[in-house]
Amino acid sequence: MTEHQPLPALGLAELLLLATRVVVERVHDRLAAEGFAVRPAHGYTFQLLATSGGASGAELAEHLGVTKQAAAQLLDGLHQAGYITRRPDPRDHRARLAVLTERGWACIHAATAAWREAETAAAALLGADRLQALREDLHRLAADGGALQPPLRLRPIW
Amino acid sequence: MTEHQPLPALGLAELLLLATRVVVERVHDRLAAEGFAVRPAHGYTFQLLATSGGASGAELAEHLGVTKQAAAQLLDGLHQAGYITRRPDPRDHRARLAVLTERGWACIHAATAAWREAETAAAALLGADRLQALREDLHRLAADGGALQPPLRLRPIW
DNA sequence: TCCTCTCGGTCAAGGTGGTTGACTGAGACG
DNA sequence: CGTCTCAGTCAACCACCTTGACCGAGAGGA
Repeated sequence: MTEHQPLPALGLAELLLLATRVVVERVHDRLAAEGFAVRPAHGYTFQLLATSGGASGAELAEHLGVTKQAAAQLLDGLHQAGYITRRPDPRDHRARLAVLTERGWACIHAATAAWREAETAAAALLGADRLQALREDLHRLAADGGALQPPLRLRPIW
Repeated sequence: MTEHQPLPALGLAELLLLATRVVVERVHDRLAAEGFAVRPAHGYTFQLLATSGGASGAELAEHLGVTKQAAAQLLDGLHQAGYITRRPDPRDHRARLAVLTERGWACIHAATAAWREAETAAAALLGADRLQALREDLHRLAADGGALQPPLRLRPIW
């Protein structure tokens, strides 16, 4: 029989995982309660569409770091849910430009509010200065791992 | 190097996501480099097996919060990779007890080392006191969301 | 001891969300 | 205006999980 040791209870990684889940779940539940059923990839897609004013499937694939097929599937879902429309791309007539609808923007606004609310809750829990320090530390951890480089891909965590 | 950049509106959730990915990826890559190809669910399984001295498929399913079938599949993979053996359970002769092999323990030791190394890196980056504060804050965030209740399930983030 | 019925394990089928590979044809561009 | 790039799509496949149905060893009470 080999040694029988209880492993270190909560490492930094576990704490990060759990805290992340709590915060993200809060936002997700809030949105779901308002009728916006979204997944993480949707958020990254919205972000691209909101800042660029529209994107083709290939651009989204590049942005997310997934295949064109996966991106197309994602856009199909968003289209079906009424968050985007597709129209010819004036820049490249081969492409079909995905553009946010009113409902898409409404979802973004709701998400922004939910986000802000989550931060408010965190500030209430930790205190404003402590939250600021937390943000800085997380930022430095992320930057140290090169996760803040422009592409800012959505990729599975593991 | 530590310039204040106001442009990327990174919310708390994004920062948590990115920082988590960086830390977890570090550990994952380290283990992979040593020949231990593991997934997150494996870690939670190892944790159960190490602290309990062995577990049945049903127990693992309960621990992970997944179906018996998913747990059985997971154990099949671990068995095939040589991390566990299966033997009759003295407590319940219907069950097949999963027990860590030498290689299983080796993986745990490697993971523990990688984990510690990641924490050391974080301490070097942030400073020991700052890291401690970070851990406390994450702990409070997680506890506030009820994520620290005994079951401590592995579940998809969304 | 015996009987019942729980429950551990497993088969089958299905769903989600990704992948690789191959292809088409509009249209970008020299 | 001819060529050849590339956005989009079809098909097949995979990883990982689910629900549903089931079997039968054996746990556990009478």
